[in-house]
Amino acid sequence: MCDRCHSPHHLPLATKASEARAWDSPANRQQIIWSVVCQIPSGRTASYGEVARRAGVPGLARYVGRTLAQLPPGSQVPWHRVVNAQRRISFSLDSPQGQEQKLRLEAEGITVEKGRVAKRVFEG
DNA sequence: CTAATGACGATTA
DNA sequence: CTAATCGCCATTA
Repeated sequence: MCDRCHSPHHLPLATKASEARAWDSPANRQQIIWSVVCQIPSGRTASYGEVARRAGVPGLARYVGRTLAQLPPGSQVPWHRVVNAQRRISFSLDSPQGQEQKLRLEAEGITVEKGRVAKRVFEG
């Protein structure tokens, strides 16, 4: 069990046979997605859609966002490294969460300009 | 039951 | 570049 992402780390993601079983429980979906986010290296970002693809559920970007919103307070999961496909922070920049995300990214050396991160650090 | 609503995305105008 | 549309899916009203 990974104390950072609240899930068994490096899950053997989805050989199609086991995939259906892994996704049958909401708790498992949570774990898989959090685990994937945990694997985004510091100083880089990934889109919601990319996280969904790596989790074995292409097209469910929206679901990823919903799941990140369910992270327990004080979680070590690097949720701030997830931005949208336009490389923009999905929160309003005025919002506390938008500010928080910007600060966290900058703390990793990622400059955020107009709510946008550089192409260099972005994995689609 | 339907309708609206998101930490979304691809396409089109 | 922005904005609108449609598809996506779970939750909520």
